[in-house]
Amino acid sequence: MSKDYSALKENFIQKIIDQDREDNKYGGRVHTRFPPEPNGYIHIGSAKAILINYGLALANDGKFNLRFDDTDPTKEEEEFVESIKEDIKWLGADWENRLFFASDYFEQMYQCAVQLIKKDKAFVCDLSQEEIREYRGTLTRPGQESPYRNRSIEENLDLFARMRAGEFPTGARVLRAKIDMSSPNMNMRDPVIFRIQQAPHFRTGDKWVIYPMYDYAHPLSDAFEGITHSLCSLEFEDNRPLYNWFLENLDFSEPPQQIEFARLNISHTVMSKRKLRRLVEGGYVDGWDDPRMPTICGLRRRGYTPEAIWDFCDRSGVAKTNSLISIAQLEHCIRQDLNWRAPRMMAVLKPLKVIIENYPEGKTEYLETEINPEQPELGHRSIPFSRELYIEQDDFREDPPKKFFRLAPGREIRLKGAYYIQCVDYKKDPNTGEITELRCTYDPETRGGWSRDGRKVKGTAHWVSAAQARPAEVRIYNHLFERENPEEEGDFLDHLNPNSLEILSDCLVEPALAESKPGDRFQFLRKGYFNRDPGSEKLVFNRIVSLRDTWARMQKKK
RNA sequence: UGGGGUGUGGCCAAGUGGUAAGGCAAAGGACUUUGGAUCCUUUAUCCCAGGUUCGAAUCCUGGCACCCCAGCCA
Repeated sequence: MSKDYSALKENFIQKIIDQDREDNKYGGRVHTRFPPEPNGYIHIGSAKAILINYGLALANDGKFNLRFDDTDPTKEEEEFVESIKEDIKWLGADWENRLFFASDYFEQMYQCAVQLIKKDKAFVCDLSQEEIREYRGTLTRPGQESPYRNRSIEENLDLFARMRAGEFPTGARVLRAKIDMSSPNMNMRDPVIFRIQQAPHFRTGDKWVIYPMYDYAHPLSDAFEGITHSLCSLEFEDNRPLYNWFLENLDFSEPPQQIEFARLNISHTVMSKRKLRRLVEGGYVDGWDDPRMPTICGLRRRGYTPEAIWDFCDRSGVAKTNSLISIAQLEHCIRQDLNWRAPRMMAVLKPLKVIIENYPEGKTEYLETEINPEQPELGHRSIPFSRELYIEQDDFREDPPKKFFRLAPGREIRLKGAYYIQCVDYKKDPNTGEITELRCTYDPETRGGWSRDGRKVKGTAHWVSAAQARPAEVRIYNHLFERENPEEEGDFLDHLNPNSLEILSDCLVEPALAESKPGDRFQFLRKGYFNRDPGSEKLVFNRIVSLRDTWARMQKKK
């Protein structure tokens, strides 16, 4: 099943596009872009932005660009452009041959700034950073005009050229737009366009010592690329008048339009790069690709599929309301995807030895069981059965509560794909009270798990044959934060879930799993979906997500 | 106390004057060689208060709540 990336749920941006096409705006063209800053790893929130931009382009016969917004040389690195490209490719968005960098436009941006100066729309300001802040005023008080605001055009041109030539140190002067210091919109109070930064850029080297600001670089980059619909998140709403101001004053004929939508927030995790960085640098997780991280590389290592991520992003909708989507929604998407695609396997996470007393010693037989009941055409696999087995500790109770359908003294259950077994005795550690071994009998008439006399059995357990089972490590991942919204109160780190990772090192898995490859995904019967950890030599499986567990839920309620 | 946004069930989200889609979660039931999957069933008058209208979540007026903005970050 391949995902149709162009089948986006209806949303308000598509409606704007519909209207634009009806009006023949942009000649009916639709051209979007994803503009990451290469200063970190992208996360599932970015994936949603990618889905919307790419999906809207596909759905409207349009084009989609990838453009790195690399206008701050002090924060950006080549390493990040590679990882971001890799993640976007993995997600399945295709920018074809349209990979761009804002830094490719530095010269054009410079020339546009010269135009603004010539139109008396920009000036070089010598105020210090602190002074600029003071002159800017406050939210409720208008700002004051810079004393340098009325320099002559000639002087501005000269100074700006010398800024570019490197005559002044970092921070000495800036180029500012000449707009309105009393605007109620802070962004319009003569914003900075270019600043001096005597620092090498990872792509342009030391060619430039002045760098454009986002507010200036973004609309121009969009315009240069012929972007029609420039989508961004809500916090840029106040920047839109400025976005438009630059395009108007530079006389672009078909200016792109900025449209804002709410960014994605998911419960029990954090999404800002700053916070993710703190998690990594503080050692709270094992790197950017820790399977608990909401980064794309983290989700990939965890075992998430691109299809499930797309599905989730699409279901969460495109709107303007700030929202916090339940992580259960994400988990639902991956369960649904993996239910039909993941082969079934048996793995005993917390083994309890079972001896089948009436089964011949030294005998091994091979039984058949389905690879995936959702896809019967895949056929069967064979699994070894013998006198000595392991089942899950949880599947036996010395003193079973009501509605417990599993093994208990005297009870009979089915071993999946094998036989009915009945517990006739058990051994217990006298000191700890721990059950150490079960003695059972099997009914040879129930081979395959069917009884001839039609007697029913309530429970079916997964199991593994002792001699052929392979040892493995299983890592159980849980929500990274205990709180639904970790940023709601105090420091988000205070709400970390101490049990977000539980390592089970004595697991026993069916032998076929030894042949699995890193990254392979399986359903471990009755336990959940797991993927072979790509970063480990040994047999290590990450739990992607548990199965829905109504028994556990019933227990919890009590 | 300035400006920009947003308010529909526990969480998302359609709806744009004609009598509240859908998904997730939750609950009940059926079925089941995964207590999985599947299948039924159940759950809101739309932030509040007025007003217009035969009729309003949708229009008007006035409130209230929450989010964003004072980087030479994006």
